[in-house]
This record gives sequence, structure tokens and C-alpha cells, in this order.
Amino acid sequence: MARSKGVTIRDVAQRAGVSVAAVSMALNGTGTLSAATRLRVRAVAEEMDYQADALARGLRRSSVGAIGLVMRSLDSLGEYAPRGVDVFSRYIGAVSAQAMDRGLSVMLVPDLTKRPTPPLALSLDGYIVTMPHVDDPVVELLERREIPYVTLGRDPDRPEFTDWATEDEQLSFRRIYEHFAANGARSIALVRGTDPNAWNIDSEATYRAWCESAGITPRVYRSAERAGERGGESVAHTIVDDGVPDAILCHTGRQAAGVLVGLTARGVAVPDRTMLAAASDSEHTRHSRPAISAVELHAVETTLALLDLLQARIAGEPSAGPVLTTSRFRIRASSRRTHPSA
Amino acid sequence: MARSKGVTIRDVAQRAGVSVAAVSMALNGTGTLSAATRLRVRAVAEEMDYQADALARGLRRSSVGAIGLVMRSLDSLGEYAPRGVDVFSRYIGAVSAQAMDRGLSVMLVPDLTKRPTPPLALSLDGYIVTMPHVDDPVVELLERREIPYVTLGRDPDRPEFTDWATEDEQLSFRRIYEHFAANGARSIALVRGTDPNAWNIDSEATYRAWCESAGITPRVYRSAERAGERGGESVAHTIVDDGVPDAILCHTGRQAAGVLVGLTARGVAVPDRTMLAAASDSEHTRHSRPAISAVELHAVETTLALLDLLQARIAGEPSAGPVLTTSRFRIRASSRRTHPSA
DNA sequence: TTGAAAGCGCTAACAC
DNA sequence: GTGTTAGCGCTTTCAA
Repeated sequence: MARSKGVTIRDVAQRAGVSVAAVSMALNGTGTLSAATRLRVRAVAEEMDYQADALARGLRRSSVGAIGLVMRSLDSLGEYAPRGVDVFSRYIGAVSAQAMDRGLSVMLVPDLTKRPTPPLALSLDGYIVTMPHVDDPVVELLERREIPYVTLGRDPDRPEFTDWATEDEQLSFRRIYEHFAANGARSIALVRGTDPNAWNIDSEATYRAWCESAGITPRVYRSAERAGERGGESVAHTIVDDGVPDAILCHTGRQAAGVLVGLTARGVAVPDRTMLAAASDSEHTRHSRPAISAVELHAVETTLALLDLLQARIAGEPSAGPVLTTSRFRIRASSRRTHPSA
Repeated sequence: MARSKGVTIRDVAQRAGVSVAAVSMALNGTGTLSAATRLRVRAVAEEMDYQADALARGLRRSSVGAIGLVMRSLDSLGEYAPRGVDVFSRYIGAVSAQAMDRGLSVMLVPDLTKRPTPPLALSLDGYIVTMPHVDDPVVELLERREIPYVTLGRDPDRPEFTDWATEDEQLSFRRIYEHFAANGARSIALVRGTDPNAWNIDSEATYRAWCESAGITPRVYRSAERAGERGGESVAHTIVDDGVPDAILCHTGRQAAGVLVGLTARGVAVPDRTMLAAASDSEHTRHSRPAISAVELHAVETTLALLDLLQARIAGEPSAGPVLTTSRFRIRASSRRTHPSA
């Protein structure tokens, strides 16, 4: 409340014997000041440990040096600290760390459209929106308020929007199918999530295209992201009932871990009877028995790209996106066969 | 930049046919307005989708509805997204989620004392500082700027400071020692970290006290937090060289996992030859072979307490701290013996 | 090259 | 009850 607001620009001006305008110019490198005053003012500011008030500055410049991060997957998960799922939180860490390197702070913001709107949310310089939905209200809001944003994963509604980056999931998916095929798989099932984001939509399309080219009949199963391992487990039963395929690819590590449990319960051996893989790595894939092959996401690279895009966007520069980064498919026991062609 | 700043208080005032002051009062429930105008103004504001500018408001009220989270352990780890360590990130998630429920946004702020200071850092309403150090410059800065803060883990320098919460680690530690003792341990070694925070200081004290009361000679080893599993591994060799104790307690899950690797390399069987446990759970403890007994931290409870304390502190109310929450010691294979007294 | 002054959007005294 | 007004700390014309 009645907090000591620290050294203000007036204090510096007074001490340096110049006007506040001069101080502002000196510190921001703007205007036409003599090198002498500029230096003197800077010295005084330094000495007084002056720090410009971000709020006041923001009020004038309408830019505060902070960006927002809104994780749509978490919003729809309904839980912000899911156990064993370190993907999101590592992502938060990665974004914060990278942003800090650029002098940007990161604010984690929940669904912006839910009232009351988090204070400051509308005052941030820009946003990183992860995995936007179809008809995403958050995107719609940012668009309407003309707040710059970039997305992790393309916006499924706007093919013309190019400020996004992602790990090249479609490439990874194809690699996995090929890996399965090389190990003798003739039938492959896909377990996807239900969030209507590009990740789910595009990978199903990739899957169907691949099936078509390989002459395989597609088998697509759905399990809500928030159902986690349980969802995977129950899907496993359905899959077994439908007839065990040669291989199963799950979108998330949690789903895959659940599927593994379900398969095991039904006496289906992995990888001998059917192979298993996940399109995103997590604690679950790394530590299931057998360990589950999975795509290791490299949050850092993608984050760097996103920050570049966002900063360009904020600066009003033309978009250089989209950016696709490559991730690594790590083969583990769940899809490793001693006899390549069974 | 030239962003459409949205609906301002003047727009609302004009439309409602009142002064800006009236609008401010109506929306904030302050002053003496007739119920009629208050309602009318609110209706108009609602209709126009008016949202007060957080910066302008903050400039006047010096409070922005956002708090900072500064994680000293991460600062000293030198890495903001360590792999497999979900404690921190789950903590970030927990804080964000809880804070959001209270209408607070959370900004992850790196070491505040490093220049350049993150914008907004000094304008936040308060701070949660996790695991402050001895002579912690961040604490010192907050103190000097009179910014309210609470800490996760006590401030080792200020016994009189009571605005902190923590899981009752000392209780957990004693439980572990008793568990070891009940399984026949006569000698127990402690592997602690090197960060000079309360967690390290107090647990060593607890250990020594317990040893004294049990008539056991203390054996304390140190491994820097940032050395992770490698550090634990190398400590294991030292421990073996010094003579294998009946049980080993490590502070972190990473250390414990490393120690396990080291012990195994030296042919020391766990839990048969020596038992092992960790004072904080992580992916490493859950999935080592054998799985390592560990204290499961309940971030949510502690976070709730911290937010209560912080909000009281911000409101200028007296401190209700410190708050100790209890965590659960989960016994896993690394300390489970078939013959209780070996 | 510098200073004075307007004003960003809001809150809170103080008039009326 | 309600309106007028003076700032919060800063940036940025515009004069001097």
C-alpha cells in the first residue's frame, strides 16, 4: 500500500540538475542530448540505483516488458499441476528461462476469457498460446484486442496465420509408423486425444494418409486427455476386443502407459504380441515396464523460435514463421523386437 | 505499440452520463453513491465490456493483482527446466493454480538482484521466495524495498521472521531414521546438499540430534544440488570407502538415485546390505530399481498456507505463521526388508 | 541542446 | 450524492 516507491525520475533529475525529460532521454537513448549530460545523468542514475517504474512506463509506452503464457492444454485438463506430467511444467520453465535471457518476464495466465480477467493480462506485451483449439476464445480475444501472440502448434482455424512453431509431429508420426512397419507391423491403431487442437487433428490426418499409402485400414481410438492413464487402460480393452493390432501409437505418455496396463491385464505381450509407442515423452513412458518408445520433445528449441516470432510480431516486423523443429524418436523396449520381421 | 487500448473509464462515464469518479466508485464499491447510479454504471460497464487498465490502476493504488515467485533453488541450480525434476515445476503449477483461484496472477521471476531487473518485478504486490539462503540478496532487496514476501522454508538468518511455511521436514527426517532403526540399522549416513538454506541446515541439525539420542556416530556427506545424480554417485564411492553404513538418507531424489547407482557399481546390495531413502520425492526415486523410499511433498497444502500468509501480509494483517504441513513418507523397496531386524 | 508541459487511465481528496 | 481536479511516474511533443 503505502510502499516506499523508491527513487523516481524526479529525484534523479533534481540530483543531476536537469529536467525529468533529460533523464528520460538519457536513459532511453532517445532525443538529442549532449554526450556530456547523457553520461552525467546515467552516472547519477546508477549511483542512486534508479529503476524506472514499469507501471508508469507501461502506461505511456503501452509495453511492460512481460509476456503471458497461456496453456490451453492445462486449461482443458482442469488441473494446473498434474502428477507425473512434466511436459507442461518443463515448458513453463523453458519459456521463463529463455524469456529472462531476453529481459522479458513471463506471467502464467489462466484462460483469459474467464471472468474475472486476471489483472495485467490485457496489459502484457504479447502472448504465447500453447495448442489453441478450434474456435479458441482466447485466440479470439487476443485477436480482438490486437494483442500480439504466437502459438505452439498451428491455429486449426487459421491456415493463414503463420506465427507459430511446433516440433514436427507429423514427421515424427511417420517415422514411428515406418519403425513399426520395419518391425513387421501390418495393422496399426492410433489412440488420439479429444481436445480439438491441431495436434489431434493433424496427426489423425497424417495417420490416415499413411494408412492409405501403406494399404492399411485405419483404426482410430479416442481418449480424452484428462482421462489420463485410466482412459488409456479402458481404450486398451476396446482395442483388444476389436482384435489386437500389430502396433499401437498413443498421443500422450499417460495414454500409452494406461494402454500398456490394459494390454497386460488382457494377457497381450508388449512388444511380442503388439508394439507400443507414444508421440510425446513423459515420466510414464520412460518408466513403464517395458519402457515405452516415445518422441522426446525439445521444448527449448521450439520456445526459442516462439520467442523470436513473438518479439518480431511485437516489433511489428513481418512474420518469419511457421517454424518446425525436429524431435527425436527414442526407441525403447515396447517396440524393440529381436526378430525384425515377425 | 499503438494498440487499441480498449474501453476506458471515460468512455463508460460518458455513456452512463456520469463522471469518471462515479464510475470508479461504482465499480470499486467505494465512496458514497446512490444504489441507483451504482447499478446503472455497472450495467453500462458490463455492456461495454469495460476492464480497468491494470497499469493505470496499479500506478495509483500501487498494487497490481499479481505476485512474484522466485525459486532460489532454481537460481542456484543455474537451470530453469531441469529434466526429471518435477518438484519445482509442479510447485510453479501449484502456485499458479492456487493464486489464480484467488484472482492473483503469478510471475516467475529470476534472481531479482541480477541486472537488469526484470520489468514489473518491483511493482508486484508481493513475493513467494522458496528456500531463501543465508544472506540472501533477494530477501534483503525485498526487505529494503518494503515489498511483502513470504518464504517456503524459514529464513535461516531471521528467526523472528514468521511468514513462512514448509512441510515438516524435521518430522519426516525423524520418521525415516526410526524406520531405518526399526529395520535394524545401527549406523546411518546423511547426504545433504550445499545450498545454505534452512532445509540443509536444519536437517543436518536434526540428524545430529537424532544420532546423539540414539548413540550413533554421525556421518554427514555433502553433494551440491546442481551435481545431481553424478554427485550422488561419487558420494556413494566415498561412503563405501569409509565403510558401508546400514542405511543412507539423501536429501534429494536425484542424489539418492545417484547413490544407488554408485552403490550398485560397488556391489553393495540395496536394501539387503544397506537401506536407502530420500527426503524428497521425484521421478528418480519412484523409478529407480529398486524404487527408493521417499517423502512425498504436498505442494498444494503448503502453497495454500503461503498464499494465506502473503495475502495477510499484503493487507497489513498480523502474521499467522509459521505453518507446518505434514508430508507422507512412502516406503519403497529400497528400505523394505523381509526380516525386520537383520 | 534543454526544459516546460501535456497526458497515458485511474483513484481519492475535496468541492459543490 | 456527484463532479472537479490533482496527481501516480513516466515519455514525448513543442518551445525556447
